[in-house]
Amino acid sequence: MITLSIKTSKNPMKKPYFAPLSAQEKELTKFFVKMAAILGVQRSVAEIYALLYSSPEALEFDVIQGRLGISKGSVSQGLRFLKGNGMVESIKVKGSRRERWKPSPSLAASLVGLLRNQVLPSLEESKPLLQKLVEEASDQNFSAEVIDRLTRLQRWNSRALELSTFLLPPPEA
Amino acid sequence: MITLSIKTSKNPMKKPYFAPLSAQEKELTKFFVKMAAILGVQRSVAEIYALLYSSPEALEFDVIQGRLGISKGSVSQGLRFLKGNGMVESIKVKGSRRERWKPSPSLAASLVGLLRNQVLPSLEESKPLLQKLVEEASDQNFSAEVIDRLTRLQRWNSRALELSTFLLPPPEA
DNA sequence: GCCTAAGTTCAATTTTAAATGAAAATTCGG
DNA sequence: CCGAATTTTCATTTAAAATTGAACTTAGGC
Repeated sequence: MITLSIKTSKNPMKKPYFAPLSAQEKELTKFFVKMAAILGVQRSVAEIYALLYSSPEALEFDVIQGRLGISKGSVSQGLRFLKGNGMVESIKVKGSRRERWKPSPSLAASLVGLLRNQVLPSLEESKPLLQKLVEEASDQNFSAEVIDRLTRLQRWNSRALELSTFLLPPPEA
Repeated sequence: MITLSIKTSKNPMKKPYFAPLSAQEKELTKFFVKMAAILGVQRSVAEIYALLYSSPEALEFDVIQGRLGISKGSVSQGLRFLKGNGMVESIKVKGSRRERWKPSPSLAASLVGLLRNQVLPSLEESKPLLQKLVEEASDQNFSAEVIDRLTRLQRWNSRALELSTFLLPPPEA
């Protein structure tokens, strides 16, 4: 069996080598994966962020994929998620179609973006629902105890919502 | 085909009927399920809590299982989780071996219990790890940029930890 | 304006988490 | 302290979530 390797400038047969994660990078990944789990963010996303976070220079798509050993699909989706939550940004270099990725400067801002998108929608959605529940419970003959509980729940929701919009103001306001 | 139903005080052949959830109970369940999802708590646990929360009287194991239509195993595990996080409590009535369950009086305390158990451990675990990472990064020739990032991460972790232990002091302190 | 490198999409697959339920363990009432 | 009632355990099943990768789309260098 013969394998032909044709190497030209058009077909450079580059065998891209990507170093596996260093001990430090692995540790940092552990940390981000743990934090991400609390926030309900998937492992591969945390891995991408950890890699960018521990890299002095912005990284290309291929490098992220290669060093983490995950699929193109995961890298693409992961970067989309991170970008959508303001946690990473990309730079374009002239003369190359490849984007280069790095973490957003402010980790605080990143977390804010993440929380806003993960938590706020649920709180908002629930507001009218709880309002209706309290009304119905009062109209119908619910026990005072239950009405009281529902009312307190409603108050909680409102407060959490106020607090959130205060702590996490929308980006372009 | 003949079915014999023998009904004695020893073998009362009780055909327990459990009402399905009312519209209001279903709505409240939706709410708790949504909130639980944010905190990474499973659906069945949220369902149990919602049912107790909307019941004027404490409920027995069987009633919880029957009305929710879930397995004994799920009820048992769910109650254990809720109890472990201080979100429900049980009462025993004399002359019966069955426990009766109701939500803990303070919703705030319940959330505190949940957060303490879900979030604090990860923050604590990570502290020494981040410490070591910063040291190693300084010892070895890491870029100033990365060292700075790691240092800020460490500060974040410390602050979150302080804030948490302040907001969520341990129960018996 | 081609044409291909670069990135995206999404159905299929793999992985992980949750629910089930039969068997084992426990716990009181008698 | 016996024994049925009650609850727990945990191997198995089921359901949900994450990942893959090949086909497809797009962007921009030439």
